[in-house]
Parts: sequence; structure tokens; C-alpha cells
Amino acid sequence: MITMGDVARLAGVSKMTVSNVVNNRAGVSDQVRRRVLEAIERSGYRVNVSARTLRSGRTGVIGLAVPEIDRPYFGLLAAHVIDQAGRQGFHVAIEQTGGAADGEIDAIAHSHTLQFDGLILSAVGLHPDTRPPAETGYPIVMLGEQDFGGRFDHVAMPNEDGTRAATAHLIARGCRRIANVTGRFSQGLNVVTRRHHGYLTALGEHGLEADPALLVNLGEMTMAAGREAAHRLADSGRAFDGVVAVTDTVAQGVLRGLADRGLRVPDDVRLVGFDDVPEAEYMVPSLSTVAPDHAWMAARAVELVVGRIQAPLGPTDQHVAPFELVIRESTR
Amino acid sequence: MITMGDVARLAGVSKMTVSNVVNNRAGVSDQVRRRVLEAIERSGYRVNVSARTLRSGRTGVIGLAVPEIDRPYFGLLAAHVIDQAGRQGFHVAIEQTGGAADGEIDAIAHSHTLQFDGLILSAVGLHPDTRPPAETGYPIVMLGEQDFGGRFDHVAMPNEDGTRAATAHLIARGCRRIANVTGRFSQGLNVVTRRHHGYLTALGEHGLEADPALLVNLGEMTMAAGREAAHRLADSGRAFDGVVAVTDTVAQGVLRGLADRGLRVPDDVRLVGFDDVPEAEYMVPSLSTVAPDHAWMAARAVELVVGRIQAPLGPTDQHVAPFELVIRESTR
DNA sequence: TTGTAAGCGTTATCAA
DNA sequence: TTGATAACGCTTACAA
Repeated sequence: MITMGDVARLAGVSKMTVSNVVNNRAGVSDQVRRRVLEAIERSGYRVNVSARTLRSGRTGVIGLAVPEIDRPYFGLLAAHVIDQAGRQGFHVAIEQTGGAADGEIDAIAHSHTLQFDGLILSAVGLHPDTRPPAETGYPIVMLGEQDFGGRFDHVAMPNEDGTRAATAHLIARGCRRIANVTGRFSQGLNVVTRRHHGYLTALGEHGLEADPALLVNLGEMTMAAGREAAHRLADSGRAFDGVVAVTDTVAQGVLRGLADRGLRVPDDVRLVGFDDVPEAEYMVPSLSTVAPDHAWMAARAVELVVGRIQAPLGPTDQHVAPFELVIRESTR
Repeated sequence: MITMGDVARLAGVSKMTVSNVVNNRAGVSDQVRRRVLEAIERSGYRVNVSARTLRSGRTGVIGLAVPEIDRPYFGLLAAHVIDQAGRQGFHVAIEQTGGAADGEIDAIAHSHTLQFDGLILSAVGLHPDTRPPAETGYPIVMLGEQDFGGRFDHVAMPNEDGTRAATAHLIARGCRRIANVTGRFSQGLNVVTRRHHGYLTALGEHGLEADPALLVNLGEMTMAAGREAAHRLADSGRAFDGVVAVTDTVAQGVLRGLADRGLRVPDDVRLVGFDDVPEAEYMVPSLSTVAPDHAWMAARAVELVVGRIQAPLGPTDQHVAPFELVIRESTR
């Protein structure tokens, strides 16, 4: 392994000068800088990140904890976060939490071990009252879903407004018996309750009553669960002409489940999702959905962690992503 | 920050004994071990990975370089790799290469900086003649696609056999004019040429001729490109009753493109993909596809890197993943 | 503008 | 079975 000492000897300077060149610090004459750069080139030297980290206390790595990286939405998110972090000179290590509170707490504890400089946590299972482990020593930014009442920096989804707009759109299209396929209600405000609330608000604003028979609470927010929800709705005998799904992934399952029962979208039932995953545009029929600005969210989250890494203190920041309602075939 | 020294003082032993306990090394009396563990618990001590790495030369991190983490197939792959690596006590850092040779070479060079213990590279753009940078100093395992003629450890897809089976299945279903929607042919053996070859082999084995008008070479293997391919086929006026798509992602685009032109699957055209991404089962109609054993591949790849990390030398290993042909609605 | 010295937290080595 | 000592490669603080 080639060290700074080797380069220093080769260039005929001290280790410190090499360090200054490597880190682009001022106060090195052009001539010496050139000589050092040449020695680096010639020797194929690369800094030893561990040594730098040990000494400086910074790793240059941001952790990103997501439930499962193979769900389209989190893949999308990760891609954006990796891009944005790269722009700021950080690398990203991904943790899979499994969406359980356990895994998410592990991620917080683990990042300690891994010595991230900061953690972006896309929490879904964590209880809203959770407090950050007192001595984490690095900033945590919450991304997307769960709301922790201002105790963390937070980049939130437009959960309520988005679902409200989606529901209002179904109503404008003539739907009157609109189902809501969503997750399990747990205490506190979270993605599920907020989106459900947006649905209720829209119904209320248009003088419609929510029929409890048209509410499906899923244990998991997966395609498989969405499919079953559609089966349950179709088999219940209750009339329905619209479905508001809590996520695009669930919506894809619903779409499939409706097809299983011979219900046509949008002729018999109109369907709207949430997230605008890349697949939405390619489903048959293509899926209308709430499209939060994912790049914006990732940029904001990275900006927040990086900001905190540089200046840890100060009041927490709360952002809500802008969104657009994308209208496709499923609500034509 | 709490260090080993702190724990040592707390437990009334030396740093070295703490180190031995932390690393589960033999030769520590039960009594002392218990005392140290308790001190660790009480103080909330966590090892400093940078210091350990600096001293031991190992980072405990495996790099995974994929084109884009938001494509379903790579998300699936990453999830498996993260799982498997975790089982062996490694963490995974994901690099996005963008599928360009540049990015892939960057990933190799970068992992140097990042000090991975090893790299799993899912290369698609890299030229088959590429040699590993001579002084990488850590093992590289190729996963999935490109073939490098035995110069790297390699876990390959059943590209040729899988596509051959898929094509034979279409023929058995009565298809006679089968299109192949695939990527751009570049020199050497790669995922595209191998899969195309499997298609040709199956046609030949059943006495069918390949019609060049039914071959579509896509610049990108995306949903958007698949959709356009379907448009081109439908608009060409050439009859076709089956499509072999190079990946499920492309197949999803084809499915969408056929729907755009009012062609029904499987009634007018039968369609088969490759990969068995989670979405395949939920498409409308659900997609028949070649299902390589992804968990097996990830396990093998991790096993290979970890093996090389422990014993760097010896002849390279070549594996081909087992597969299954999953028959769904798109070829009923 | 450049160099020297010390030490970050861990583990390998060897001695007790 | 346990402990003292010396690195690992780098950067902070300060001296020249």
C-alpha cells in the first residue's frame, strides 16, 4: 500500500504538504503542488479513508434506511438520494429495515457502528413517540412518511393534500361510491392516517358520506395485499365505482385484483394511486396518481443532513414536498 | 465518544482484553468476559470501525455496483445481496454506474477510495475485454450479465437456456411468427447476444426461420423503449403472434405498447419476459417469464467475494444460476 | 510556505 | 489468561 509518506519522499516534501495538496488546502506553492500531484499520479496513491476518518471524525458516508430496497418507491428514492449525496461529495450506504420498528431502531443504532456522518431514515413502522437515541452524535433526517412532531428534521410527503386532490378528482369524474384501500391505522399521525384523512376531507367537501364497508385496512402495503383488497371489495357485493389506494404498489395489486374479478378500469371502477413510481405510466391501464416531487425531496433531505453535519444545532426544519396530480387512463 | 480504554478502565482490565471480548476471541476467562460485557453495556460502547479498519486493513463493506437502483431487477438483486452479506457480517454500499462503461470503471476505481473489501459488479456496458485495474487489491465478482471469459469470478444468468426455453414455450403454444425485442448487439458475448442466440436456437430446433423484420434492437432496455418497440412492430404491418422480450422491464413496455395499439395479450400476441421481477405477477395480463433464482445468485456472489477476501488466489469460479419458466396469463 | 510532533482508537506481537 | 507497547495512515496544532 502506498502512503502519504511514500508520496512525500517521492516529491521531496513532507507528509503534511502532501496532505494539503490532497485536500486542496491553500498555502501550497504552485510549483510544489505540481510536483506532489505528479508524485501521486506516478505512484498511484489513494488516500486511506479509514485513517482520515479516524483522525478527522468524518466518514463521508450518509446512511439511508428504507424498509425494502426492492419496492419501486424506495428504489426511486434511493436513486435520487445517491445522486444528490454524490453531488455534495458523500457516499450512501443503504440499510434495509424491513419496515418494522425494530429494524428502524437498529438502523439508528447501527449507523453508530458504521459511523455514518448522518442518517436519512424513511420510517414507516417507528412509533411517532420514539426519541432519537440520546447519544447518536450524528444528525437524523426523516424522509417521507411518519411524522415525529418536529423532533427531527423532516421532509414530508404531501400526504393529506395529495390524497384529497386525488379523491376530489374521482368525484369530479362522477364517482360517488369511493373505496379507500389503505394500511392499518395505528396511533398518532402517520402516512396511513394522514392519507385517509385527505380522503375523508374530500368526501366531506363534496357532500359525500364515507361508507365503512368501503374501507379496507391492509396489514401490509404490498401488491399482494392490494390484490386481496380488490377481491374483498368485489366479493362483498357492495357497489363501488372508485378506489383511492394508499400507494402505487397497492394500486397495482388492486388493478390486478379487479382484473381477476372481471371489473374494468376505468369503465366499471376508477382507480388512483400515490407516489408516481416509474411503473405507473406503464400499467394497463396506466395509473393516475399523486406525484410528489421525489428529486426535490431527496435534494432537501440530503441538504438537511449535510447542513446538520456542518452545523449540528438549531431548530428542526419541516418541509412538505410539492406534488402534482397525474391523470392517466385509470381515471379517464 | 466512548473508547475501549474507557471500557477497560470501567471493567478494571486492559484494552486488549476488551478487544478480545469484543471480537469473541478465545482465551478470556468467563468471569472477566462477563465483567467486560457488563461494562460495555453500561457505557454504551461501540467499536470504532475506522480504527479497526486502519489497524486490520478490512472495512467489512462490500460494494455493489449496479446500473440504476430504481430498476426493479436491480432493486431485487440489491435486496438479496444486502441480506446475504449481512448474514456473513458484511455491509453493502451501493454504487450507481448508469450502465455506461465509464461508470462501471469508476466503480472499480472508486471502491479503491472507499476501501471496500470486495466489489460485486453487475456490469452491462463494460467491454468484455476490459481487464481489472492491475492494483485493485480486492476481489471483484461479476454478477449477472456480461461475460468476461473467465477473467473474473462470475455468477451468470441462464441467458441462453432461459430464452431458449421461453421461445420453445411460445412455439408449443402455437406461435409461429415470434418477434424478439432485445438490446443493441455489441461485440463479444453479452446478455443481449446470448439471449438472442437462445431465441434463434429454439426457432431452429423447431424448424422455424427467424424473420429479420421481427427483430427489434433497442438502444436502451427500458419500459419506454419496449413500448416503442411494440408500436413499431404493430405499425410495420408484419404479422406476429409472439414476442420474446429481453427483460421483464422491456416486456412491461411491450405490454403497454401492444395495449396502445389495441392488440390483446395473449389472444392476439403472446408475450414472455426474463427476470421474474416482483411486478411480473401483477401486470395485466400477468407476465410469463424466465425466473432465475435470484436469491441463489446473490448468495453465490457474496460467497465468492467473501471467499476471495479470505483467500485471494486460485482459479476463477464460474456459475450459472438455475432457472424456472413461470407461465402466467401472457402465454395462456 | 513548509515541516515537526503528537495522537485519533484499534489490534498484533510479545512478554508477564 | 492477561497486559504493555507499538504500530496502522492521516490530520490538527504549532513551530520554523
